[in-house]
Amino acid sequence: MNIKTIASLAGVSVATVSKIINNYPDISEETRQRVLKIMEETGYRPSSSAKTLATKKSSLVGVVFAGKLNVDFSHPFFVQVINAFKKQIGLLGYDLLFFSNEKFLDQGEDYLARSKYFQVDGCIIIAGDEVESSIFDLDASPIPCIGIDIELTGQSSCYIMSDNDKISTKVVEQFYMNGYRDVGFIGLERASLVMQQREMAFKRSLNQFSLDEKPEWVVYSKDYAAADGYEAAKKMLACKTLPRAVFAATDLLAFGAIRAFKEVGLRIPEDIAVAGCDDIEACRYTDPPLTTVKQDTDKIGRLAAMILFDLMNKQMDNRCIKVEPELVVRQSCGTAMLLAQEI
Amino acid sequence: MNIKTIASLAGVSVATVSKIINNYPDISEETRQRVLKIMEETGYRPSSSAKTLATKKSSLVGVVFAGKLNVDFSHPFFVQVINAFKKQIGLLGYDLLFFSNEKFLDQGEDYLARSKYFQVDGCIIIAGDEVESSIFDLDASPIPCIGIDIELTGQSSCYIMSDNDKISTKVVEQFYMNGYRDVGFIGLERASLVMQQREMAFKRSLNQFSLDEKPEWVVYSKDYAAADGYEAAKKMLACKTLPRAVFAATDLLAFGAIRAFKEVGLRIPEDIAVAGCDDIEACRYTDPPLTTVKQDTDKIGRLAAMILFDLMNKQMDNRCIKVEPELVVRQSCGTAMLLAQEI
DNA sequence: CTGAAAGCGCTTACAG
DNA sequence: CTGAAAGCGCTTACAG
Repeated sequence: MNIKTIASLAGVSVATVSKIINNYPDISEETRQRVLKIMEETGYRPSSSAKTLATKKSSLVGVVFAGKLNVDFSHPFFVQVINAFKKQIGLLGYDLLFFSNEKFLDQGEDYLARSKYFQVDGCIIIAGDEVESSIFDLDASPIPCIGIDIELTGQSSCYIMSDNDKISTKVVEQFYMNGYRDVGFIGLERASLVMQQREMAFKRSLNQFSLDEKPEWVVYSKDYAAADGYEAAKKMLACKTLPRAVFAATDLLAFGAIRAFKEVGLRIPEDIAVAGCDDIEACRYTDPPLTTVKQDTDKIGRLAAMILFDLMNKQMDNRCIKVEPELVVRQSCGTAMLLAQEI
Repeated sequence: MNIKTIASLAGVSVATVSKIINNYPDISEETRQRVLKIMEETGYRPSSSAKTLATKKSSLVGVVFAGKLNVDFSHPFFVQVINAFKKQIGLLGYDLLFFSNEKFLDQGEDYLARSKYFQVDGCIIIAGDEVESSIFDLDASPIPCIGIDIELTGQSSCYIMSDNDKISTKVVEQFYMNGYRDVGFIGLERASLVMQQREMAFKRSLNQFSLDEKPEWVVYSKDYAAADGYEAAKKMLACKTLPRAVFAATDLLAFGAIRAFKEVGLRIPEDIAVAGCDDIEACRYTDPPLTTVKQDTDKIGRLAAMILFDLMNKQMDNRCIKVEPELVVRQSCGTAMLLAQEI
């Protein structure tokens, strides 16, 4: 069942059928209805490949998980972003193609080749750490790209991320308002762009509130798991004096730290306050529930779709969009009331 | 840059280039090397659409989120399954196409039309509850389909799910071994196939261990959130006598139930044991950590890929594969030691 | 071992 | 308002 069959069934040319499929205006209403009816009856569906071949546009957006994350897209942040992105880009008429890196990476191929092969109209690039260089070939190509948590500099690229400066500022501010003055930080040894930003902003914020930055209160975890946060917190516990509040760069690290603190008899938040970042589901169920910063994944995903759409359909300059994060206050960081008596 | 350019650059015909691309054996090694070199130098990439148009095979697998879940693919279970599936099917040379239901569902289109449009070689159908009927048109078509948590009956379909009978049996068995005799259940009002299976198996298991099935100890929650589990548990608390152990059909429901029980001063697991199902990340961080049943999402995903591959490449009968779940024992269900004294 | 040519199912100037 | 025809970039019998 192809366009030719429909044409002959309707007694018109294939050109006419094509115009009807694509909503061209210069077709008589009568012909249009007749052809539409036949398409309906026969259950005819045009073929994407033929259309793509003829037009060079596929209505497909490639999804690229860059860096270590390409082995696993189970991180809630990325799933939420992709989810929002998918909805919005779907509304705009695009479908999503997830590249299977498994096979083609072995063969020394790259994302650009893959994108060309499928003639995707654009790509969304989601970054973890240790981003492979082939990502930047894609970025540099004429294929429109929108980056999430990765700095893209291509002519037809934009990128978007949470305002990581504000993430740290909001946490430090909250600690400060609740009366904490001695504040520590748990970061990551091999820090991605995002993690670096959080750490730098943390230090700036301390400065802003005239809080001391004690080097021994800034410790690093080996990896992202709660167990790594646990180990990092133990290094902190080895110091002569302890901070009264700790900001962990991710929720999982915070969970690990809480466990380490509790083990030595510290109460949270009475003895030491803890805040994380990400607002993963588990924050609500820990003891105590974890104060954290929630990234606006919905807005990031939807904005990414709109910007990519513009990149694909009109000229647009390379730029970076920052999205406002939101502090989610739970019991792990205390309250001003609670602390008033102790200060 | 197309196959014609490569051919003329190499001084051979396009047919020869095509054969080299597709690893046909009947090409002289010398020609092969010369053409390969030119493809390398020019960075030539064949076009998927032209290939698909000519061969009717796209090397694409469509991903369909059926039922209510199509608005949101943030459930950890499905993400994990898709993750494992993607890796395995990627190894086999296929890429994943996520249909954007948002737009085409409005226009009264369906999954089958969508699959034909893209000429996907097969589909993976992942089900939530309230599966729309158009799924079954896809199932009935000649397009190979593998279902996850959904019963597919098409000639070229198979389906796969956890052995839900065993999920309930393992929980009841654990309760029994830890000395609990009065066991309740929190299910879902609008139960999907999977939820129905868990409930029925729960009742069978009680029977198997000669435990009483008290109707008032089986309560239903309105939806999937922890808050719904909380409400359901309150209904249970309104009974004259309470069960000593409760199996909630999902972890989130269990979290809600734990909160309800704690609120009235019950200790977990000393006064009442609780078990959930899914093993979401938060189970490790609750107080107490939650005993639950973990579905083998990795095996489900990988098996799904292998079976779909077989469906796409050779004759195969419709059948259902069940995957063994695993009980994850944590503190919320007590231990035999702990209870010995009380019995 | 290699090539000429038809065909896959569309779109798009262009002519009428 | 409608149609004939070239073209998109591949594959595949078939002939040599």
